[in-house]
Amino acid sequence: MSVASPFRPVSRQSLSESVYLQLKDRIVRRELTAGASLPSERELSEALGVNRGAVREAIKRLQQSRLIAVRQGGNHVVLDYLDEAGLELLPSLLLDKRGRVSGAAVRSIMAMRSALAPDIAAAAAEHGGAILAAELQALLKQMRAADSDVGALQNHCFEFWKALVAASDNIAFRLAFNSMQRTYRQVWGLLTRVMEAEFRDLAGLGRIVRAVAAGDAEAARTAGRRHVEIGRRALERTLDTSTGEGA
Amino acid sequence: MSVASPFRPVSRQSLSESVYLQLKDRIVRRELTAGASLPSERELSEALGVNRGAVREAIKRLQQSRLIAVRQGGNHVVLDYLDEAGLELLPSLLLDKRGRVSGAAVRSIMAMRSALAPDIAAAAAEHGGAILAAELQALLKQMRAADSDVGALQNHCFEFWKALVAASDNIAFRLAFNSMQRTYRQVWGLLTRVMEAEFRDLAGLGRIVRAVAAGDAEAARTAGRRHVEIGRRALERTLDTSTGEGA
DNA sequence: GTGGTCATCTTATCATACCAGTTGGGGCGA
DNA sequence: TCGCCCCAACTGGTATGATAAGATGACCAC
Repeated sequence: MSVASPFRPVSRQSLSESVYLQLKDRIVRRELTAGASLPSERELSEALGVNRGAVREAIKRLQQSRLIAVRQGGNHVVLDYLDEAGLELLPSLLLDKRGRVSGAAVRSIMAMRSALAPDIAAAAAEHGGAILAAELQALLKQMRAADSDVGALQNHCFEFWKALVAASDNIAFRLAFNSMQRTYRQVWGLLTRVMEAEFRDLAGLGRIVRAVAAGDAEAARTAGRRHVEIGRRALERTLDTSTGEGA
Repeated sequence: MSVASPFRPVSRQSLSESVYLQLKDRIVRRELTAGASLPSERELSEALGVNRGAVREAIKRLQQSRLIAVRQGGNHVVLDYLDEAGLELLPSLLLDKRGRVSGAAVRSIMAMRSALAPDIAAAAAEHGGAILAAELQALLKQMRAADSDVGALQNHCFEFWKALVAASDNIAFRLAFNSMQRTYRQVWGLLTRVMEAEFRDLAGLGRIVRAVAAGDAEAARTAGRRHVEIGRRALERTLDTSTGEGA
């Protein structure tokens, strides 16, 4: 999944998509401050040179993201995304307007990963059983074979955790994992280098597999924590030495 | 905030809102299976008796929630929300079609809370300082005064954690907290009774305050874990004795 | 089997109405 | 002068028409 390819799918974004992205960025960058009113739909459609329907579709998506509040008869008002928005907004906060990675956002998501991973591993060990252990074992075998290709290891590592999350029998973990994964994807290439040490920690993944096979939740928790701390520390070191990095 | 009142605001939901909710429910309940095609927009607008614009706005919101994939010229196809949707979907999974609480969803969200709360407390202790400690101390004082009213304690308890999360200096924690909070709100009244023991654990909150004041992250982590485990265990006991509960 | 053409689906966009709720200011009465 | 009410001018919400353009599968020539 998501193998690097010389071809990239051409992306045509619809008008409402463009409008949505533009407004979302202006809200996230605080150019439109919380409490302020948006221009009316008619003004927006004229200013942006698009149909009012396109504006309305974008507005509906902003409302869905809890970036604005809608009241019939009055203007749409901008909300404070720190108080209202959900985890889905995280990908939008990772890169600033010049495409540079936000160190604070990276630290945040890595902290969340460190908080969840041990419990995910523990839950998987509790519910996964022999079937999960076999699946993980097979993945680990593939990783040992792909030892030279860090990008492949990274993909396999992701699949490993995806399997753990799916087996954790926890819908919240699973949905949060999806949200976080979409954040990673934006800087997937950067992480390949920075977190290489974690992707090569097959011994740590092996400990998780053995804990799952044994149904030992505590051992899985410890092994999971040790494993993700490798990448976290590596990333902290990188952030400490370079204040910012181009994507 | 969110005080019980004999009056509830009349909810007039727009057509597109109705369409969105109806389609979302059918997808979440697996009546529309992953991979299946949605009827065309014109068919939907005719079948539901609304204009195409309303259907289109609903479709855009489903796309935003990653419940469907949109391609011009082809039918919209339903995605597997377990693989695609984000944490924002959690509130939709808490109640089944008859309004009963899903035990699995409750256990899931409580597990996630238990995973995040210790690290939130630790991060807050690291970054909060004396200002946060004073704020928490004031909240705690209010709670001691409101000792007889469990509902008030519940609200204060929420404010307590909201302050911790805001001070944690972690955008991911904050956004995830918002998402989870919207899930709780649906069963806020039920939780008042079930988690009463946690809301009355002022000693535990006091330990967190002292750890924050001392800047002791590890103490805050331990105190946070102990505190939320109270509610979690209480909820587990309730779920174990009663298989389901009406809302 | 490979590639091209075409009819016919679909969504995407546009334009223009009109309905419904909010707001604010001006006029009226006390 | 003060307070109230009403109306005009906003706002978003709904409805319906048309045109453009992508997706798809049947079909055919090579």
